[in-house]
Amino acid sequence: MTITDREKQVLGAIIDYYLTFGDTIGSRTLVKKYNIGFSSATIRNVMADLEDMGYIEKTHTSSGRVPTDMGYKFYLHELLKIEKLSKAERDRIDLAYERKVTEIESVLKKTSSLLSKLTSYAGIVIEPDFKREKIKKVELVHIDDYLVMAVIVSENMSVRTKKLPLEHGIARTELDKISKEINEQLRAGEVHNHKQVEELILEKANPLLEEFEREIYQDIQGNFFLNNAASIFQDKSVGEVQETLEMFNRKKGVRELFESLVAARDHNYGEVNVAFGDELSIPGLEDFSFVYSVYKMGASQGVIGVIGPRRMAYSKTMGLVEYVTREVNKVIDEIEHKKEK
Amino acid sequence: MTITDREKQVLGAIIDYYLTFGDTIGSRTLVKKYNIGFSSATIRNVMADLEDMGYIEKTHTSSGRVPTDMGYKFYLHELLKIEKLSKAERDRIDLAYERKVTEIESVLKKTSSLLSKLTSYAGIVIEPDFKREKIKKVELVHIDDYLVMAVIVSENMSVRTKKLPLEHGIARTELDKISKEINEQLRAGEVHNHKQVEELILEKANPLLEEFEREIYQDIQGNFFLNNAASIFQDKSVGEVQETLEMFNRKKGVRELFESLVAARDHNYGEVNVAFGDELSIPGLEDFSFVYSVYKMGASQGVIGVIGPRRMAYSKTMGLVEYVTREVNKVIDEIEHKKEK
DNA sequence: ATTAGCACTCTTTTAAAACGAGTGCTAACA
DNA sequence: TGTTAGCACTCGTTTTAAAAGAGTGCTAAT
Repeated sequence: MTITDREKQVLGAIIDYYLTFGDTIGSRTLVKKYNIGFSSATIRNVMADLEDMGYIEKTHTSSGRVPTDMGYKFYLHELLKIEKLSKAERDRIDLAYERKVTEIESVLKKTSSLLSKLTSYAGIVIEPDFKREKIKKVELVHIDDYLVMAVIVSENMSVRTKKLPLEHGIARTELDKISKEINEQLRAGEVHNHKQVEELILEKANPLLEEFEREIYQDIQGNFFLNNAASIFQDKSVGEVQETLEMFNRKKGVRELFESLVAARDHNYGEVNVAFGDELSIPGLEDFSFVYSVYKMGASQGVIGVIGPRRMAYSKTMGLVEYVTREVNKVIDEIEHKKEK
Repeated sequence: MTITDREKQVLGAIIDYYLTFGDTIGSRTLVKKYNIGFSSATIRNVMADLEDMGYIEKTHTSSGRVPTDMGYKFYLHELLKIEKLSKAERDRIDLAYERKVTEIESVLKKTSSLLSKLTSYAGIVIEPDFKREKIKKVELVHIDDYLVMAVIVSENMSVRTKKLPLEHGIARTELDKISKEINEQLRAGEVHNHKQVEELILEKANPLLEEFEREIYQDIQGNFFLNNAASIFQDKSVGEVQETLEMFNRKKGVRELFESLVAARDHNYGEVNVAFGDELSIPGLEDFSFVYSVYKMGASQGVIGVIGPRRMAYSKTMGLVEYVTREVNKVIDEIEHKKEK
């Protein structure tokens, strides 16, 4: 049951109309607005066929048609052409990345902000999993005998801080010693990742650290940068989106959700994807669409994308995400090379 | 033009009704629901008088009455009795502060959270102005040659961190030297507050620090802790409150606004106040009410309060804020005493 | 001083009618 | 045989009208 060119044309028109006005369209209007060389009656027949095939649907008996998820997907994969950015747009983006940056975090933060500004939707950038990153060094800063601030620096220059209240006091000299020992082991390559450092600190400083186990493990995790989230919820009430926003605020869970999304498909680096409907299983985001691509950094990977309404300028947005991801990859490469030399 | 007891009674009833149902009430209903020993016609006359005096108003020609801001204020100052908390409630609060804490920040954070939980409104606690606090010590942590993390500890154990990107590299030993010098001057009592330390770092490390001036001054400022802000905006749309929430998120400006509020009146420590209407000049918060009290800490002062709808259980809320403030002051005293010995 | 009574006002609710955009089907047409 | 005009029918939205409710202010009587 293959779809004919005429059917494609009609489906395209229905989706175009839906994307623009968010509304159903009937045969008569469709014929008038999109210069189809046939009468409304003919188009009615075509529409009936498209409906049978599951690409479009009615909202009630005598309404016009809107695309179904299936129709939408067909559109995204078969009909849509990703729009290349104009020179001016590319320049604007290039400019944003021009200023030299030494640490990855600012780049990602900036990227998120850039995406949200350029699309007026929510930009989200997920850091590569920090826990998997190699730890470069750990500084334990002595605030007073009962409070330590751990500054953890990973290979990619991400820096995390965490206040650690102590059960029993510790003198500065003692703390410095522990700090030095840990860093020696790091330098010697005996320990690498976050998990190991954590265990090490536990071993060294225990039973000094109160609640250490629970706290450090939960808080110091791969971060993500979300910009302009409010934009996409514009006309929903605060009560409705409270739960979703809280989830984003807690930062907990979001990572997992996006990661499982990414894991669910084969992703080529740099390729732009769209997830929506049942694929985007984040509570409160069912009505939205996620345009994203996966970038790599060292051993792990992150996500760059835009969360916007289901009806969005996909062609444009996808082109943007594609280009921005390419830029970010370039910058990351630069940082990594600089590190090597 | 003094107000009679009967008028007080009627005004009280109108406000009570408004507080509960948020609606106008007419003479007939008022007589029935609040057993006033007079007929509706009499009450109509009383109401007309109250309206003349400016305590109540109509929403349209033939509606019932609601209190005006003036009526509300009269109620708060003259009619309302602050409700003492029950033993159970006091116990619950005491419990929250029982666990020993060494640093002020957690106490304030907890207080904000506690207030929001107990009232189901937004709890807000503003730290004493950090910039005015004495700095105890500064640690400059060497991340790499181009990135320094400043850890600034104030007398009250507040800890601020700030990443400082460097224009030109600096070696670890060099940085340690600067760090040591600064701390020596701190210990010697040559420099005290934030502003001075800032200038000192500038002098020592300039022109190393890029954008230092702008950044540190803006970011490292007295913080505030806001909990459950979404609750009060429940049924407004995200678009409407976006600006307000952004203001809170930027953290910029909020302090000033609340400070000017506090400065505008004489406040006795521990006394509970209510601000609303033209007194609460924070954009987006016009329709809300702020129940708060001022606490002191060292030389500066902070605010503990609840932002809730104008129609709230004032009696209860004020009792709560009063009690919680007392508890916080106790804890602060403990921390300060501990420091001295 | 209080109160019953009444004409009047303004908002909210309910009901009915009219409108508009669309559909599916049938019969005619090139 | 694919295309089209025509028409009865549907269903959501808008408009209009009427009715109901809750109150008020004023007057005259208690």
